[in-house]
Amino acid sequence: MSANREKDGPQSQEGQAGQDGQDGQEKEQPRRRQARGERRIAQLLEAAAAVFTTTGYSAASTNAIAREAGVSPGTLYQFFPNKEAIAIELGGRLMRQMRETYGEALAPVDPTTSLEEAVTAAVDRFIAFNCEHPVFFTLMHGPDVPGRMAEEHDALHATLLGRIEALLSSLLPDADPAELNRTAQMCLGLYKTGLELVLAHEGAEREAYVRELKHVLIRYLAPLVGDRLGRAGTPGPAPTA
Amino acid sequence: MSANREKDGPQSQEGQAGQDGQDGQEKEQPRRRQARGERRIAQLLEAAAAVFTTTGYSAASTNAIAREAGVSPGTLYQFFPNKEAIAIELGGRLMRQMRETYGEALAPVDPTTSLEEAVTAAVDRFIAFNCEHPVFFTLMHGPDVPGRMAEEHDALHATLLGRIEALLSSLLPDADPAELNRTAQMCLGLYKTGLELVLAHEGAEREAYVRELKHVLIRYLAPLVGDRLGRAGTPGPAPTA
DNA sequence: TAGAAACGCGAGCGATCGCTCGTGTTTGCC
DNA sequence: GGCAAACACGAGCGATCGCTCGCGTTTCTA
Repeated sequence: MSANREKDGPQSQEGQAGQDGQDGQEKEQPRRRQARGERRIAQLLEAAAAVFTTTGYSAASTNAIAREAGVSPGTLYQFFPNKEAIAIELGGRLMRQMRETYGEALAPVDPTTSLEEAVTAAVDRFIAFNCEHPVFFTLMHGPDVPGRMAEEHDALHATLLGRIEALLSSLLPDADPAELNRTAQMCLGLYKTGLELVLAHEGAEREAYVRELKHVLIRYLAPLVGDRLGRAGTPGPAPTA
Repeated sequence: MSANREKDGPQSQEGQAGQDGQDGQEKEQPRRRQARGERRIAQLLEAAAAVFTTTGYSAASTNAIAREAGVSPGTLYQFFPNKEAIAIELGGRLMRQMRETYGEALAPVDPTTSLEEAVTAAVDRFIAFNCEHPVFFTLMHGPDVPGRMAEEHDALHATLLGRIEALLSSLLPDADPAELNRTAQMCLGLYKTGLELVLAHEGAEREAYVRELKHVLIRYLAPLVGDRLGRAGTPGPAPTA
């Protein structure tokens, strides 16, 4: 019978493929996509987003994604070399979209803005984006994302860290760099926690958690900024609109 | 997806305690363990803790756990009906140990203790426990834990939430219950984030993050407690260097 | 209109994983 | 010593999953 197990296999194509000839120069595959193909890709990415959001990355099966998109597994692999590539492409598109739409969220360190204004602006933008694209949280903060995705996450993490550090150092020019880094790490972590709670609720409750998150960040940073930008003791009447 | 097993094995007496006699000893188990067996169980749980910590729950294979313990897969299943039971038992033992050792961490709401003292005591205890048992974080906050484990997590979450709410309401008797719940949720989330950062570092850096976490909690709660327990405006000597 | 290429299908391959089973060894008790 | 139960082993079953392959269909191009 064909029930011959324990076939150790001579290492065969277990090399996980990855990308053919990815090392060094990127060998582009001149695949001419038709309009129908582009439509399928968008359709598949949308389906993947849904499946990833509900089940997470590693628990999501490619067959499930294909089924969600209403196509066969073979069709899926017509457009993506493997499962990881789907997440990469999806994450990449979201990253690009985020940069285009909210790229300047943390950039301007206008010295005339108060701490509350800065926090409110940054939090509102990022929260809005993540509420609109819940997959983003799954792909970025998910624990089971593949190696290539983790790189993308680390890159985003480093970028945000750098921006927060820059913003903080402009408020605290004489701070210890190590302390600054810790504070920035803490801010990112606090934001992540708040985002998790925000995504877990809806409507008025969600907005309440957004306010709470802002309070956390402002109260955490206010004593550091101190009287430099002043008036951060009690955020007073609802800072959000 | 999972637990699709329809072939109920012969010894499917897997009532496995829990249900009713939760705190009593486990009856229903006609299996007389010898001293050797108890040793094996401890050995297997230790191996499982190591594997879970490094690879997470769902990515950990039972064969890997058995290998780590130096036994065969068959031996592992001599003591545990399935993979989930290993995590359950491990989590249960850790929970019990935590309750025994640090059970009173959040319990006393001594009106003479200040906010800083309460936060410091609670954080120090829980951080210490989690640093000593890193698996606990993986099992509790891991995203891929099985259903039964999630229940245990939810139970712990609810317990901690209740204690925090009680503690807060003793400081804010006239607070809105919904607001109180949100604040407690936020505190737990902040703690979780801080714990994540603490576990990711070592030595002096780790201690610095512990301090930072305390600052976050104290500064977040101080304005709420206000002048009730007083002197929470600026948490003592310069928080930063 | 003919040929090529992109698109589409779905059965199924190869590998892994949770778990079992038949068999042999050790331990506790009489 | 004798016997039953607990312990130990490891090949392998059954199921799933990522992915492939052969072949049929649609679309583009000349």
